[in-house]
Amino acid sequence: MTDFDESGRAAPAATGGIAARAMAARGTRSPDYLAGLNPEQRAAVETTEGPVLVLAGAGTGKTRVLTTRIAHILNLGLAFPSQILAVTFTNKAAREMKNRVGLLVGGAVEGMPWLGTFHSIGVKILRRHAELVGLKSNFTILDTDDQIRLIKQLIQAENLDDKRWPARTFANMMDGWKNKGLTPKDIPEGDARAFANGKGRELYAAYQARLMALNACDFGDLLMHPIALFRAHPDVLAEYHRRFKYILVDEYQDTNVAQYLWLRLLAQRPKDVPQNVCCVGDDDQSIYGWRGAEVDNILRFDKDFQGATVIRLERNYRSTAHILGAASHLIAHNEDRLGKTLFTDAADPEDPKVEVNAGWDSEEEARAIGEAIEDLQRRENHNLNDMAILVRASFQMREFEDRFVTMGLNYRVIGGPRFYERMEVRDALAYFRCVCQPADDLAFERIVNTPKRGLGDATIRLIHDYARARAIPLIAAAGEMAETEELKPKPRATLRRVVSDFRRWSELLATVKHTELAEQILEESGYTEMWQNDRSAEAPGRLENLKELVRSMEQYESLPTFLEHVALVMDTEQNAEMDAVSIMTLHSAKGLEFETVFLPGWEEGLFPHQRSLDEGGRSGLEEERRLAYVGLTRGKRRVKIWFVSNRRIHGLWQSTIPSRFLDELPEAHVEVMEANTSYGGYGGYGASRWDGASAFKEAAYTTPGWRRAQAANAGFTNTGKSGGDGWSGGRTREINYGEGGNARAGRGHNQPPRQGFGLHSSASKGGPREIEGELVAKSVVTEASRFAEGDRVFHLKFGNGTVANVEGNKLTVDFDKAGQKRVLEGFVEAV
DNA sequence: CGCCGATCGATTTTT
DNA sequence: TCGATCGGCG
Repeated sequence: MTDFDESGRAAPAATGGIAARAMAARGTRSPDYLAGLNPEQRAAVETTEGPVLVLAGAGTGKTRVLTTRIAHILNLGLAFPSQILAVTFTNKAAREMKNRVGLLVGGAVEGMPWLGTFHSIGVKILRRHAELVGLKSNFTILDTDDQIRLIKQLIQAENLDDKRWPARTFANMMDGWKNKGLTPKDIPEGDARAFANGKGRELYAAYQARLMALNACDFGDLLMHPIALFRAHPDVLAEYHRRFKYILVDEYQDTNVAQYLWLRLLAQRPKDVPQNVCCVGDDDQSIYGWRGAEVDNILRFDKDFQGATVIRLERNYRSTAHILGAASHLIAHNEDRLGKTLFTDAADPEDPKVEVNAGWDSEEEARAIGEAIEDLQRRENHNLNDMAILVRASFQMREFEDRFVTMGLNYRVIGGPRFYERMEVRDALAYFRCVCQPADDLAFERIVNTPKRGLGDATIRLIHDYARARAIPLIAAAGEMAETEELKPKPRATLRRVVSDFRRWSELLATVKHTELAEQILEESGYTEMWQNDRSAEAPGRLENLKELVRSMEQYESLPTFLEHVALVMDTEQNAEMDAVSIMTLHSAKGLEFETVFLPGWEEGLFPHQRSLDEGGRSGLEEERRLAYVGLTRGKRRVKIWFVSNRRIHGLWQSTIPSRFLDELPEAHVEVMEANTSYGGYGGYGASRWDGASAFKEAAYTTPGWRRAQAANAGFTNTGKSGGDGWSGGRTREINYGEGGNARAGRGHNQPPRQGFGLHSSASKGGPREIEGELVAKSVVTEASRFAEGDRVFHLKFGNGTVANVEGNKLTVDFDKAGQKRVLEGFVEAV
């Protein structure tokens, strides 16, 4: 039924045959691309057969493993490029993978048609079998705008108050259901009831029916339909089973239930066929729970795939020992994790510790960070491109932007409103969609009256009714009505004009070059003119974007190809030419790395965000902590954390207290900085403000971390300008318990390194807790563990247990209550 | 149809 | 506080 491109060719056998010959031809020497891999990476690449889960910590060479694995499979002749299914979440990741595989195997990736995002692969499958789920192969893909407008119509059709039951809310709900793989009949009663007095289920069903009538899909359907298809048509599924000899999944921790179901259908073969599925991910970097990602997918991999090989990549090639130590220690506070500890061999005594800075308010924070950036730039000759500011919430960005504008510092905001989401671009695209797909009602609705042509609600309603009654597309209905008496002369004439325009453009599709046609459409429709006449400040930018849109079409062969691309990609590449500091959210920083990373806003309520705490409870907090972990591990060499004591939230100034995450950083790797603001540090204005900052002082005293700081300070200098609040002293202060008795702290509470194991050991009253950076232990200790199999140990979280296995400084312990866990030696003590 | 004032709400975001 | 969005009015 489906004509796969090389259905006629015999696939290479998984073993022997071509593979054997390839191996033989190469002799016993391993190929170059394996040369630079460490043993774990190499195992991940070479274990081609059977299910494999690669737990790849931040900066451990995950992408490298994935791409090398593909290259390896190809090189051994185990499969044709078209027999490898490689799925990513973002287009960017897909692009990068394609490029890197290309570099490894030398351009032959053209033939990797099944490397892409879940959604793009979903579309591809769906286009081949559209009829089987009730669609036509040329179905359109709705964007969020279209979706909302459609839902709004449905809500109104149900005579519901669309104010009380906003379309957006329902769109989000449906999105949630689709993320879970739920069809209208599957949604739980409670959920169905939650919207519009129990009409949720009907609305969802009505929406799906409407999409079918429109021959359209939303993003969720790109996963839902293939799942339904595979379930209802085992023969089709079997074809894909035969086709995909190897399956690879990137960022597995981010998969939602629907993606998981989709994947499981494809990956779980009949008994006799090997399940060559390799999932790569990091449970510690799962930060998309709120949009349906199920960490559980990664946690139960070996249950879904019997006999799975689990490989941990823990050797980090990105960050300094201090950064890794801080990150590892922080993330160890999470309970829901498989447990991994990053380490590096590259510990340089010159490496700066992770800095923690305090500021008065967000304005000062922005100013100080701006200065720090200039310092690095001027004194150390750093590129702005190597620095990034990672914020929790986008409102934090404005302060930095304002400041950098006045300073004249180049910056780049990553992740803002995207190109294809801009109004003018969407309008233009709607025109193109109408030309290519005359049945695209939503596109037609969007632009019938843009620019204003005097076709108001009334006229549109009439067209709608007419189209509905005869079950024809809007544009066809408009065409017919333009010839009847139903409309008043004026709108009738306009409508006739519009319809004939579209007809004409459609005819030109075959003959005129698509970029020229696009220009012509924008010109003749009056759309360009509309913006030329617009006096607002944005108008020139919008015209520029329209030009850019046409320009970006160049590289596609036709208008329809371009539209398909746009529907799935929704993004254009950033120009990385100028040297600029990046400002982005922690979420969008995942996967990136920078020499220097600034992490502002570490305050309770903002980070961890209050809403995560309220809505997500413990797991919400853990996700926030993973976010902190992601933030820290973006830094290669320098990480500078900030918190302030006053922040404006919803327009009101609120005093804030330092984030609990600060208390979860190991002191051995952290340096608490003096208030190094433009007010000249301590003294004068700066100090007096601290003095007045009762909120800060109180806050500071309430969290253990700052009590620690204070304690350290008390034994240090006691200049006591402001009553020894711990911040009035001179220079930078290092808080450095537990590391080689750095006596500056001057109190008798130091412990020798690696003996003062953290968290539990000396949390005695009054004295500061001892926290030892586990990374130090990890990277320095090579001697045998102080524990042996059978030893009884105590762990602060898991309680008492018996050591089952010792592996370096990692122990596998059978806890009496908590079951078997892998823990770091540093976290248990002998009983 | 278009403009203006009231009202609401305010993490994170991909496809 | 600020901004987007909606309903009412001219």
